[in-house]
Amino acid sequence: MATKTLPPTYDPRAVEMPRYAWWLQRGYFHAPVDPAREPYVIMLPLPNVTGELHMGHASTFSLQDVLIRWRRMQGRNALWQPGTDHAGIATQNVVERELAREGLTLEALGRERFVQRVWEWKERYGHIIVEQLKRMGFSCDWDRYVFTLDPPYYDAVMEAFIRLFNQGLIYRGKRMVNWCPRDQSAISDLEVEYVETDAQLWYVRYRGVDGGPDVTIATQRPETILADVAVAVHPDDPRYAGLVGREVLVPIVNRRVPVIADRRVDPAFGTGALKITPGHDPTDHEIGADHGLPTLVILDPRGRLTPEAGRYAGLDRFEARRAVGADLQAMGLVERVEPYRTNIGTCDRCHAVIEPYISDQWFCDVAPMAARAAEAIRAGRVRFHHERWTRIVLHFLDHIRPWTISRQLWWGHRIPIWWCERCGQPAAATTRPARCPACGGDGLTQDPDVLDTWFSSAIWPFATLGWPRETPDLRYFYPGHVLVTANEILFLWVARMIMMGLHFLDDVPFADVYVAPTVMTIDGRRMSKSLGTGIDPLEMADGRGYGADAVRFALVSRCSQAQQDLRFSEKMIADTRNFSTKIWNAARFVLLNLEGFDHRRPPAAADLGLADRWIRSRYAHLTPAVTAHLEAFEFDKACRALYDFIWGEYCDWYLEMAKVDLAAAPPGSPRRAAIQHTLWSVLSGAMALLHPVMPFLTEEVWQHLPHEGESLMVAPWPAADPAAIDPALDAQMAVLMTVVRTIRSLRAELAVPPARRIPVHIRAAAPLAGQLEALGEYIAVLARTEAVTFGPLGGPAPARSVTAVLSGVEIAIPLGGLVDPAKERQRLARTLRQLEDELKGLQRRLEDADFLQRAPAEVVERERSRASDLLTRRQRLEAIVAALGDDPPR
RNA sequence: GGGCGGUUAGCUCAGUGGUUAGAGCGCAUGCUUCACACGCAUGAGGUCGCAGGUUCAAGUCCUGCACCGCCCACCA
Repeated sequence: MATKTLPPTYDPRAVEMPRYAWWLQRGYFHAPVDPAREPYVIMLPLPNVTGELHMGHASTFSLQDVLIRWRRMQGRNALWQPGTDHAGIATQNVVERELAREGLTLEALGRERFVQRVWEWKERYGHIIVEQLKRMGFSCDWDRYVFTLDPPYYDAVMEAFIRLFNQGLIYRGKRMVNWCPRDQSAISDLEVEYVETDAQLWYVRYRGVDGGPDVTIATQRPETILADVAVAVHPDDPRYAGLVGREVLVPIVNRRVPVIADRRVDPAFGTGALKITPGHDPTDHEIGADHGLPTLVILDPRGRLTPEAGRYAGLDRFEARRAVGADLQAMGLVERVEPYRTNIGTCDRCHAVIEPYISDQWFCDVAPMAARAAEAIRAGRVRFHHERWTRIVLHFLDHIRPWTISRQLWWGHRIPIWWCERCGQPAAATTRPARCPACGGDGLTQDPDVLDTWFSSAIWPFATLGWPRETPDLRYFYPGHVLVTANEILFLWVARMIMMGLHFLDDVPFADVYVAPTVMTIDGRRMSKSLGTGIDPLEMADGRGYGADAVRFALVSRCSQAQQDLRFSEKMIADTRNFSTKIWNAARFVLLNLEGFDHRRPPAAADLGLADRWIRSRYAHLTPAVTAHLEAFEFDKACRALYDFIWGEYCDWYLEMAKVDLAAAPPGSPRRAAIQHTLWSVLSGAMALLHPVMPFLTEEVWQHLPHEGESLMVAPWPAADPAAIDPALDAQMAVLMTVVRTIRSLRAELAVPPARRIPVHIRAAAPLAGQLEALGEYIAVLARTEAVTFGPLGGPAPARSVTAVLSGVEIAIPLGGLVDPAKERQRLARTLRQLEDELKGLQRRLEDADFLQRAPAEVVERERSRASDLLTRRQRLEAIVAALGDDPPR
């Protein structure tokens, strides 16, 4: 059978893209409903349309592709559901900036034309991330691609809102929320990012009135003094015992405000007196409400001071802070200003400082759903990997607060609520109702807000499958199986999907959540484009020419469950590229030796040599190990097992031994066919096992090897073959390796020229002697020796030789003039010393009654046999040294 | 303030309580050996963060501490 040869070098750039197009064209990525097969579903964590592929995507998506490709090869109907997120604030910001460059504003454009502009932007740039995913080789079912604003998905979001609204789980209210003055929108608690910042703590004196004493408060935000309505102290604070009930004068505005007592005040902080600003601080808001205090507001939605702020009106909040501070100082009311380090809330999208701000918003009462989700997790219906994430997610669910779901944006799912102009009642409906259901009025206007982007992605696992319709897709593919994600969206997305899945479909959306490590720079910093610390996966794949496979393996092989960070560098990709090259060259070697080979004819057992049976045994170990590691989400171990097998066993040892065997097996002989079959089958199998991680290279190699079927992608996952495992052979090979390494080491130590063949005499006891004798030719080639001679253990050493005494084996290299007996004596003495040190420790243990009594018998037995082996070796070494002494000095 | 993770070779990391702790990279030395110099071979390099404890036996289990990183939390 003819075999195709491989080009001498592997160029991933030439291979990867055409191969992806071919897979796509063959339809391998598509998972149709097929009740005859068991489905396997992973939902792609939908990237933003504005996004560009970064290392975070590359790592989590590579892991998903590993799982999907592996399960597909196992025969599962594997669906990897792809899509992109409209990303409300992020996308709106991008287009707003574009408008600004044209001198346009949102207001000037108007809502409808703005949304139209965003769609145009999406049509132009929205596919970039999708193309990048394809470039990485990800085998998503693109026929099922979903954009969160596609009409069917939009309708699903509407339906979810309306159901929750009708169930009383969504409501509107005037609350203090996190307000982003830059984005001009509310955001949820989870979207606030706290940044430790150097701030100042101002100690400001409030004058007592009617002869009462002054009170000094401490504040970070002097400008909010303008909105103060009280000063609060702890009821048990003796310093202020007489003060409660009196009044003080708020500086600048000269407002008389009461001093009140409240347990929420921490007497240990600052002066123990807290100014109360219900309009601009969450705690103050609560305290104010409980004490029936008024709420004053001095900031507008842009974070500028309102006319209520008198002469500060129009100033930005930070300018106002400086201005008010300066004025207070001029008035002599500032006692001191301390540097103060504190956490400042910022917007996770635009990084502007968040304002606690009172406004009308929509909220989702997630507590009941969170309770169900927590219950499901506690029952083990969703398992997190690593397990430690379970507690973290449960803590979030157990302490959940209402979710602010409305956003004052234009880009997104518009809230399906219609307000009646006559009676003011809301009506929930996907399209404008003809009449108000409450009063029959016909003047209805839709709520201007859109929904939090995370609200729409929370229903991703079923809205992509046709929900709320009872589609065959939904019935067949829901619930799914695994979610792979970064820890940063466990609450924002993962927890909410579990809640919504249970709420709407009565079942969790997936059973396993693998939390991937965060990709960091090599010095432990966050990878960020703006900081210039990022590594661009596509630049690595194409720009540097490492190929997508190298990026994938480099990442996947470092995804262990132990760590939550993954320190990453280009060097790691380059190292993996070397692995690709190694595989490529091994494949070239195999193909060069397959002439006349028919892979359909299995070899007779008798025709398999020692090396063949050994590598088949090793491969039989490898297959179930890789499978088990993937089942346990131990990606690093799966990769290491493959790397060590392919490079350390197949290439380093088997191929070298096969060269010896091939030289002795005439073309056309059954013996040669058996070697060829081993070369081929083990390499093919290794390619299959490696395929999920390095799909392109493995497919390319596999296509050139003899094979059944049209693509490795859909070839069967290798089955474990326990019959091929031969522990005796493994042990025999281990001895061979030690012998070869020992001879090489001695050669290097004696500086024997590499090309020179040296005589070697090996002494061993039966049955090892016979086994090694059978391996004599391998030893000769691998260690560059002349024909190896054998003798019985303990037999006489050849004259003028260097010797190594191993367990049960002695190696003597008679090198005549090259051997300096004095040096050899020194060398042996050194080994003897090491051996004695070890023996001493061992004997100490064996004389310890506690050890003998308490350690398990097998441990004691093992130490005994080690000791006896060391004793024998010591004896032999001493004998050899003694014999050297007889050697006449030259 | 609470929680989580990390601390093992120069770097990145493995390491079911049981030999004298391993890998890759880097380093040193040698090698154009008929698949591969993106390679082969050999070698150097470690009081496993610190202090206690448990155990016959601790890198591994427990306690405390230190440092690095992350998450949560309305102390102004």
